[in-house]
Amino acid sequence: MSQSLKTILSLRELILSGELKPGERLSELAIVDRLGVSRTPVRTALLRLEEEGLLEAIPSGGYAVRHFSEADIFDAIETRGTLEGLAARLAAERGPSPGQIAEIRGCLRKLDILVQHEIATDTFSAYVELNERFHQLLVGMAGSRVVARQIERAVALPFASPSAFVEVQAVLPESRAILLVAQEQHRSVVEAIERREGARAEALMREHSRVAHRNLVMALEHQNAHDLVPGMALIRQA
Amino acid sequence: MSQSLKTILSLRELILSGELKPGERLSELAIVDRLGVSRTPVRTALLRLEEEGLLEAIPSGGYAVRHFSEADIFDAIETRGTLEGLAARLAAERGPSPGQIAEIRGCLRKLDILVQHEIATDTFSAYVELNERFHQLLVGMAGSRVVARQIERAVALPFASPSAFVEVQAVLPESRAILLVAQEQHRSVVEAIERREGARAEALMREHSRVAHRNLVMALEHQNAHDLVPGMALIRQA
DNA sequence: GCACGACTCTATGTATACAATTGAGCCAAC
DNA sequence: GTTGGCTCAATTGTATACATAGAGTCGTGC
Repeated sequence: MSQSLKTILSLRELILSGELKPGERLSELAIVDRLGVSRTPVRTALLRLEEEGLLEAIPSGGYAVRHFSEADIFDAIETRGTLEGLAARLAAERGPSPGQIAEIRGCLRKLDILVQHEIATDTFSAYVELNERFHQLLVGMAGSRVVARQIERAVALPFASPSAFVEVQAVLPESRAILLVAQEQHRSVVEAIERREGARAEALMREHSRVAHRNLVMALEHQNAHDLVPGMALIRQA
Repeated sequence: MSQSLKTILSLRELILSGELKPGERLSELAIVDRLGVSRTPVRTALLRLEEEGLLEAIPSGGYAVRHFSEADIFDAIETRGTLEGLAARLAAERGPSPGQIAEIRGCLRKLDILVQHEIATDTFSAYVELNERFHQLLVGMAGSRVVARQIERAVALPFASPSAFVEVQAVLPESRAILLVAQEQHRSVVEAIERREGARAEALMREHSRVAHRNLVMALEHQNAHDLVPGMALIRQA
């Protein structure tokens, strides 16, 4: 592994874990001392993490850990939903290949099996993985590099990812109901795409992202769910 | 001006002008020789231009000039329209401040005056400027850092900008009609936002972006319009 | 004659020395 | 007492030397 990649991963971990606090300025030399790499890969990592949205550039030079409000998270989820809605509509309008349809149907079936049973802690990671895969396949079905790239950027923020708040559900009583609703939306959007119903596919993906809105609100209410949200350390209460 | 910024601007110019051809690999040392800066700012510039979408990383290291198909441009415009639609909807739902409304109305009025008369070559730059300003104000009215940032990235591609194809209109007979339609859309979207009509505002901004679609098609048909499109050198015919 | 391997050369990845700018702290003058 | 400016330190911006990996070519062996 390259030193740059190592630095990116280490810094990201430090930021998301809250060890580096929002607003805190990052000195290149301090990182050099901490991680044992030279300034060059550190600079590369800082550039990348700023692009990713975890850091913000200070006008006079250097970077600080970015902080987010509850509204920012809401908007990030809404943005992802909007772009995934665009992807779903394009997929419906353009008509994906039989191979792509078979693939996403297979993914849907595996999710069905998982959701049928009560989901335990150990099967949750399997759910997260399949859920991510579903969203990736859907984006792929739009058949557009440009759209895919834009969505990649939108989900780079840890709490904007399709699976960001899934783990929160594990500790909530409404867990099972939410999963069933989400899975129904998965099924419906695939159906809409197959039938070339663009508007329906778009509306469904938008609404689907709002499951995350709801989970966010619940996570903020339940103190014991806080730790389960990735990047919760970056959230500053208004 | 910093060496990094100088390098970014120079490289961008070289790419957009077509001096560096799509698919061409960029050697750091070659750029050093060409621009007279050291490798460090060159590396910074390459990272930034990759983020911007003008370059793509080569798996084995280094960067190459990215090339785009007509479909890529279409998708980039559609993506911008979708995100600007989101911004317009949020602006309508949240209700912008009186100051923001006054500002965008002022912008609208200036555009009205400009559009009333036949637009000559020298007033075109004023139109482009006001048009950019209108779009920026609209994004600002959504009141979301996250959405604004995402839109910034979407319009970074030269042909995705709201003003990308405006200059094309200068050489087209339909020019005036298109400008009048675009201005009507500007007016309507502001009205919709003021009335808190979110769905209407969103639909209008989406449709507004499709003016660029039309201009793209016309630009591709008319050979003499080619040079007026920024980044046309990056387009590879399928 | 073809294919495989080794070697060389060139490219990027990394480390570090040096330059320049910003920001803070202190002193002095009004 | 406050404000202005100056100096010094610390941090980022820049240049460059060195390490390393990859690609291309030449030679040899089958």
